[in-house]
Amino acid sequence: MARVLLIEDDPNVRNALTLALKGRDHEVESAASGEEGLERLTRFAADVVVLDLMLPGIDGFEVCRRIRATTSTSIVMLSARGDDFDVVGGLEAGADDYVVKPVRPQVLEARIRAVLRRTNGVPSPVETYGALCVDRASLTVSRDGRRVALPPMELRLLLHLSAAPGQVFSRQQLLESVWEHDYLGDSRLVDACVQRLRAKIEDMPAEPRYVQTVRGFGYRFGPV
Amino acid sequence: MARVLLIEDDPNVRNALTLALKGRDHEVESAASGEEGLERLTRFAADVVVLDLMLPGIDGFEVCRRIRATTSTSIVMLSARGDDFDVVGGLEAGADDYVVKPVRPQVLEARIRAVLRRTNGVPSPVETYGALCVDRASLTVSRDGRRVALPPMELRLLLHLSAAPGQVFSRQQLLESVWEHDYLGDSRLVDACVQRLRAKIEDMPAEPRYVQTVRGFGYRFGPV
DNA sequence: CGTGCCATGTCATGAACGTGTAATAGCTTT
DNA sequence: AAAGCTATTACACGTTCATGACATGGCACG
Repeated sequence: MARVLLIEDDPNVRNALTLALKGRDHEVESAASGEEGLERLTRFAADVVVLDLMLPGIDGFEVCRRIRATTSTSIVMLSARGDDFDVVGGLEAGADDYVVKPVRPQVLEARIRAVLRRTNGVPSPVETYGALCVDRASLTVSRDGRRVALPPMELRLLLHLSAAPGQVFSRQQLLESVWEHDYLGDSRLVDACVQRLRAKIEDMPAEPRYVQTVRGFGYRFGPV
Repeated sequence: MARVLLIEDDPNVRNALTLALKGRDHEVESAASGEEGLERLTRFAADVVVLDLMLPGIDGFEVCRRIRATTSTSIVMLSARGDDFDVVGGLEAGADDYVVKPVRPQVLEARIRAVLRRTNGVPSPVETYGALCVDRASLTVSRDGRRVALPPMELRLLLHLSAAPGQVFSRQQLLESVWEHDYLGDSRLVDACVQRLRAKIEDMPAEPRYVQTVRGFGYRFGPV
C-alpha cells in the first residue's frame, strides 16, 4: 500500500519490521545508518520514513532535519524510550508521529496509515528554493531543514516576493500589497523589513541569495 | 501492551484476572459494576473492555450497548454459562468476542490479542498526534490514554484544526467554520476558546504543542 | 416551576513581541 | 568628490496575545 523506508541499525528489529510491513503489502527498503538512509531516499521515493533515533553516525534528529530540508516525506520516529525530550525534540525536528519501542508491527502499521491519511489528504503547498523551504499552508519557513521563525510582516513580505520569483517589486508596490498602506510616502520601512528578513534567511546577508536589491527599483526574490 | 478495563463483580475473579493480565504487561483497570465500569471508561481510554454478563444493577448486555453507543472500544464478553442465548445476545449487543467462565488467564489474553489484532487491522477513524488521540467516530479525545472531556465548542475547534494539521486558520476563518458566525468583527472569542482547550489537552499550556499560535495570522494544529 | 451547574462570550489587565522611525554608516554612480 | 541610494543598528511605541474574572444563558435535575 505504501512505500516505506526503514532506517534502523538493529538488524533484528530491521528484519522483523521489514517482514511485517511487507506482509501487509507495503514496499519496504531499509537502511542501517542515517547516511545510508539519506542516500536511499534519493533513489527511493518513499511515502513515509520510519526512523530510529539511536543511530550510528548522524543521529535521528539530524536525519529528520535533512529529510525535511529537501522533501515533504512523512516521518515516523522510533525510539527506545518515550522520554519527553525525545518526543518534543523529535516532533520539533519535523517528525509526523512518534512511536516508542518495542512496537508491535500492527501498531506501527496503523501509525503509518494514520500519517499517510493525514498528509496525503491535504498535500501542503510547499515551495523549495535552494535551501529555503516555504510552506504556504502552515506558514512555516525552513532553511537547511531548520525552522526559521519569522515575525508577521517579514513572513508576509517573503510570501509575497516568493510568490513571483524573479519579478521586481518597487517599495511602493510592496507598501500597498504587503503593508496595505494606501498613502504615498518616502519611507525606508521596506528596507528595514528586508534587512531583518535577510538576517534570518540568508547565509550571507551582505550578498543575499534570496531577497535581492535592484538598485533604483526595489527588490526581487532570487534566483540570481 | 494493551489497556484493559475489566468489569466483573466477583472479587476473586476480578483480582485473579487483573493480576494475570498485569503480569503480561497489560494496563488494567477494574470495576465491580456496570455503572462503575461506564464511569471508568470516561476517564480510562481502554483498548478493550472485558465485560462480565451477570452484574449487579444494569446487566452486561446493557453495559455493552451503552459502550457501543459512544465508543468503538472492543468488547470481550465473559459469561458463566455457554448457552446459546447469551452468545447470540452478546454478539448482537455489539461484543467482539465471547468467553465462557471459568477461563484460564492465558486464554483470555489470547482472545484479547486476537480482538485487538482484528480491530487494529481496520483502524477506526482515530487520529493520534503524539500523546493526543482524537476519535472522530465517538467524538472522544484522550491524552496519555486518559479521556479528556471537552465541551462542544472546544471539541469542534479541535476537530476542525486537527482535520488539517499544520494548516493555519485565521480567527475569521474559524469563526465562520467552527462558530458559523457570518458577521465580521474583531473578537477575542477564538482566543478564549483556544485558551480553554489548551488548558485541557496541553501538558504545558504556556508552550503549546498541539494548538499553536501563529502571531499575526491565527492558529494551527501542530506538529510542525 | 425553580434551582444550580456548566459552557460560552465579553472584558480588563499585563507582558511580550514586533514594528516603524530615525540616525548613522557604507556603497555606487555620476 | 559629491550626491544618491541602500545597509545596519537602536529605541520607543503600539499591537497582539495570554490569562483570569465576570455575566449571561441554556440545560438538567430536582
